[in-house]
This record gives sequence, structure tokens and C-alpha cells, in this order.
Amino acid sequence: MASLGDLERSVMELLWDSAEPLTANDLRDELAAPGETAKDLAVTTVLTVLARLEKKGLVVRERSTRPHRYNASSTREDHTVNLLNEALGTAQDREAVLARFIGGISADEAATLRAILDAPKTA
Amino acid sequence: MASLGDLERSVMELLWDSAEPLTANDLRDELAAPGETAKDLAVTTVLTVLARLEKKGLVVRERSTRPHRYNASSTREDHTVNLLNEALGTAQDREAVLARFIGGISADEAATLRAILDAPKTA
DNA sequence: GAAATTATTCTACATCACGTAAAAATCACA
DNA sequence: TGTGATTTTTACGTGATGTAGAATAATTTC
Repeated sequence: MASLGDLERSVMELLWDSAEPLTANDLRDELAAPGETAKDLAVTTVLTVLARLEKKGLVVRERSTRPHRYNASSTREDHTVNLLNEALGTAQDREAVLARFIGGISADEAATLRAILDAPKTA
Repeated sequence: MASLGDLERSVMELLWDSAEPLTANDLRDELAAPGETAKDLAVTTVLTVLARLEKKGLVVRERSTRPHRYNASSTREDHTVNLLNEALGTAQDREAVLARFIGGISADEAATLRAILDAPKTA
């Protein structure tokens, strides 16, 4: 239950990239700004999307301040890692899949992974 | 463009698990068989889903035989690897994500990966 | 070869997710 | 308290998916 529509994704990208929490108006402006497939949306549209993202647990809203402020509930990295784990699933062919998956990454990335794998478990 | 609905997924699972191509009737029976959240569907329903999966490129149909026979167009492994690559994306934080991702797998799996990574590229 | 059976394609509808936003309700401050 | 800003409600169009009846086509049977 973590699939996102185009607009939802755009909003999440902005929230992930922002250190500060953003308001609906901030987001509307950013979305209209040239750079990210500029859209010119009504604020209510942004608010609707934010409400949906909040319900999905991807966004947290500060109701204390008046123009409510929104934040991604977890980092983009966390999110992606979750997606990867969902995609990998609990199937029996996990190892085979993993093998092929990491077999397809770049040499640099492979080197990084090797380092990680060789490091002692810090669990 | 590779998301699947529940029924679509069930059908794909059956096709992936079957060495032989299956007919719509075969699939209807399998779906009704107790084990996989038994459903009791009309054959036309199965046919509709198969047509959609075919359009999505996930299924190949043999039109030569009369009861058409359906096959997964690629293995489940291929499919999952694709999903993983899609999820990983082309973002800049790929390495960080990969690190965390493989940091979360089992020791056995890690060992396998280490072997793979240490093996010479056969590209 | 015409009838009966089987299989495939068409057409259709309900539901849900998502993009989109006007209308209505609230809130805050002058 | 009136007015402007903000949020909540309500709503509609579209596309995906589950579901299947009706219509059509192909096979088999007598």
C-alpha cells in the first residue's frame, strides 16, 4: 500500500528535499515553479493530496500552527528501502533474485556493497 | 507500468509456477482450488484478466491451439528483478539505499551476495 | 452438414484511486 | 464583527481492476 500517483509523488519529492516543513501554499508555488514539469494548481488541490498522503502515513501535519505545516514522515531513503523490501517479498527465490539484482549494479556500487558486506554486523 | 491487481497477481503466480502453459479453464480451476484464497470465478472473468495481462506484456498467448494456452512471458525472477530496479530508480542516493537494503538481509543471503560480488564480471 | 457444445470476444457495470477544484465552513486579526 | 486566509466538504472525470452476461465464433457430434 505504498503506490503514489504523479502529483502525490511530486509533492513527496518536494517534502523529502526540504529540510523545513512546508505549507500547502509553499508546495503550490514550488509545483508551479519551472523545473519540475511546472503545474499551476489550486491550493485546495494540494491540500487534498496532502490529506491523502497523510492518511497513507507518508506525511505528518502540524495542526498547531495556522497555515498547517507538512513534513514527510520518513526520509526518501527509508521509503525506497521499504519499496525494495516489498518488491523482494518473502518468496522462496529471494536469493536468486538478489543475486541477479546486485549482479546488475555498477562496479562502484558493487564495491560499496562489498565493503558493507565484509564489515562486521553491527546489529 | 507493472502494478498488478489481486486477481492479476494470482493468475501470474499460477502461470509462473506452471511449467506447462495453462488454459483459462485450468486457471479457473486452480483459482477455485482450496489453497490460494479460493475464488469461484466465471471463465470469462479469467479470460478478461488474461487479455489485460497480455496487453501489459506479462503473458503470452498461443492462439494456434483451440483452447488458447497462456504462458508468463518472463519468469517470476525476471519480474521481481525488474520491480527492484524500478524501485531503486536512478536517484542520486542509490548507493545509500542499496547499502541499507542489503544491510537488512539474512546472513545466508549476505554470504551468497559476497560470493557473487567477488566473482569476476562475466559481462 | 446442421445441431449442440465449447471457447473467445464484446460490452458493461461497480468500485476505487487519483487529479482537480469549487463551495462551504473556520479561523484569525484588524 | 467583518473580512481575508485557511481548511474541510463535496464533487466530478478518468483510468484500472474485478466481475461477468451476451454475442459471436469455432468444434464436435450425430
